[in-house]
Amino acid sequence: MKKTEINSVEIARLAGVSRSTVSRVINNYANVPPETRRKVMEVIDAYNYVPNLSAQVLAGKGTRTIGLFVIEAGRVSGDMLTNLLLASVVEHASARGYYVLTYIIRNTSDADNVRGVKDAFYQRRVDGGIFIGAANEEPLIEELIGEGFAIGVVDQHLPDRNEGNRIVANFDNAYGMSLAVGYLSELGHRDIGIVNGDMNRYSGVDKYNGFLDAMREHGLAVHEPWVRPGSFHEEAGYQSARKLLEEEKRLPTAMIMANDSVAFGAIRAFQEAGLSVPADMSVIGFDDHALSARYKPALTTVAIDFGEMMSSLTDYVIGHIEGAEGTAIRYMSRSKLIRRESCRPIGQ
Amino acid sequence: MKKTEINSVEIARLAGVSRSTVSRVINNYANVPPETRRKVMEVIDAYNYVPNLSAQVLAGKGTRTIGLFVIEAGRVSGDMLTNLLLASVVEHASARGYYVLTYIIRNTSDADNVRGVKDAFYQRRVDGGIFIGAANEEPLIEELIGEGFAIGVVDQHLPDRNEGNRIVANFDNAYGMSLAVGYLSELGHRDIGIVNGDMNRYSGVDKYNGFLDAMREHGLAVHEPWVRPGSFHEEAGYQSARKLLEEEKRLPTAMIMANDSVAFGAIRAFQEAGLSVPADMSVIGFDDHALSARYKPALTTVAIDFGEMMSSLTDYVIGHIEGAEGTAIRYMSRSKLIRRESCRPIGQ
DNA sequence: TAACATTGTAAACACGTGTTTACAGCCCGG
DNA sequence: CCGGGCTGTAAACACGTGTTTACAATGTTA
Repeated sequence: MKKTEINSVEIARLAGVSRSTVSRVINNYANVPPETRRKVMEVIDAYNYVPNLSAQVLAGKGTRTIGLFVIEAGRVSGDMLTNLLLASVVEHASARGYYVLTYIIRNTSDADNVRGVKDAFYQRRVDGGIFIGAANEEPLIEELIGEGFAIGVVDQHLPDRNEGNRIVANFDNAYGMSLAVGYLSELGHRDIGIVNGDMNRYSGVDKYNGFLDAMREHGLAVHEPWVRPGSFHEEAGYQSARKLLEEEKRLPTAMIMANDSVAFGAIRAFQEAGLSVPADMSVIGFDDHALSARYKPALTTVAIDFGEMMSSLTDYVIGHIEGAEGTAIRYMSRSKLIRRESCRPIGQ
Repeated sequence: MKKTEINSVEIARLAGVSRSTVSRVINNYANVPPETRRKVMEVIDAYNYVPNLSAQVLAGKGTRTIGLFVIEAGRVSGDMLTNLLLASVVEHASARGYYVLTYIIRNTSDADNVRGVKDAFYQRRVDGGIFIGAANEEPLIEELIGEGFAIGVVDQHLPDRNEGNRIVANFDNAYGMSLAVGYLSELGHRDIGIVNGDMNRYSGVDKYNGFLDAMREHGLAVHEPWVRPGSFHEEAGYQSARKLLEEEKRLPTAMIMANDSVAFGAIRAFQEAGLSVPADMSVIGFDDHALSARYKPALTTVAIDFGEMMSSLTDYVIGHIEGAEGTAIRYMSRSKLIRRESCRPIGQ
């Protein structure tokens, strides 16, 4: 076992003071004379002394580390959006001098996985945490919030009980949905369908309600059979579109997809059935996936600044760790519509 | 400050044994009677006791954490390949029960960034580390290897001095290059150019040498003006292609690009100049970027299994941490050619 | 049966830092 | 001139675990 070369005892000896004086210098306490402070700092710099983290933590200080927990059913490497979120958090936390401990959770009912997350908190590896991909009311998260840890979650409801340490980041899906419906309405579409996302995710429910509201606002009728259940990935989009084609004789002229991956899958199903996008079917996605601009047809989508969202969330979590007491925060970022090739006006 | 609810003293009291017996049970030592062991385990399970990590580290045990350091000049979020590598390491380490501490380094000559990395090791946050994107002979890495830490690096030379704790992962770029040149040769191409990557990266040098060797093997002459300097990103590909078009009257019929991003940039430059790919110019990339299959034209590329590479590298680093002494390791993964649309036979 | 090896446990120490307590030296006002 | 507040330092303690040492109880051999 490698021993740390130098400790505060050595520094104190070399500077000719006591160890507690060294501690006070490092932690910027008041009652230490300028001349003494200067001398101690000199020795610290000369020997590249860094306080031992484990000892600091043991003595009651924080770790300056936040945990990033990615809950993924499938392989995380495949999901480019997850990677982007992950990188955004790491980048922003690094800039604020925080480390990020990343952990992948395959299954929130798997004992080992749950244990791994809890250990991160109870062994005092992390001061706070951010969860990506968690369902609403996930017991693990509720427990950690109950324990008082600073927890940031993406895409969840903000419950009535407003604990000060629950930080929620969402997008304004309702507004995005009204942009999408409004645009299709402008193009003359009246028969509009939707493939929903997971209904145990906040954004799934929010987009669904937003769709109903937006249709009402624009005076359009919702045709139940065109509202299809789904999930936030490509294969779900493919299957939902196929079932729609099988079951329904009359089709909508436009469909809004839970996100761009779903749109890719649905478009594939449409094309296999001999339908052209956008000539026979207009399609709008969500999220502005990295592939969307280069897709054929280039996908019209409701864009969202994920980087900004994760930066803000990271900021709030770190802020809470550093003592900013407060009420629960719900961060919302504004969506905007990116017009590309996948939508056509009705009647050419 | 939240106090840990329960410690080994409590466990010992509840089990009616001494604290050292608890320690021996946890660490699976021999000299503890089965009945005592059972009773202690029962209490540990009943109270969900987890040893405090900081105390363990302070007492000389490891952290079961590896550091992942990503050296990036630009924004890391934009680089999908980096995200994939990062996710692969996290995923594989998690599976082995290790945590991953991720840190972004913008600039290896920036004092704060260097300090951040050193702190991770000297403060005993991590047991070992993996570096992505580091140049050859990076002093920071050489220092850490000199200190005896288990260090994995991607895309670097394996120097003559074979420290046991230096673990290097590379791809067989020379073989990949011979696949690319061989394929173009089969298609009838004799005038083949290349846009190189960074020459301070192992893969840059290796691809360049591999190209020269492969051309010689296939009896093809290297035309110096068609060997262009470059770097591993899209903009460099665009600029290199533009300069080639400006400076050279006679053009090659096919070009090999340092990677797929470079290829995207170069193809854009060719198309802007009125050249069609592949009709006027065949192009081969490297890495099978996520976009390559959907690009127009779909890009022919030398594929590489990055996930497998990072898994192996992570394995070796963890193995070394857990005591597997040994010589330096150089891991090599086999490349394979993926034929798509961006290459055409000569004379139709 | 006595000397000795073996086994299992308890107590003490080490790890390095932050904080609390005790105390010495100083200045100032009564 | 003396007592009390103030300032700065030293020593002791707490944090929780792993390891070492000392020792008691038990089993074994001459």
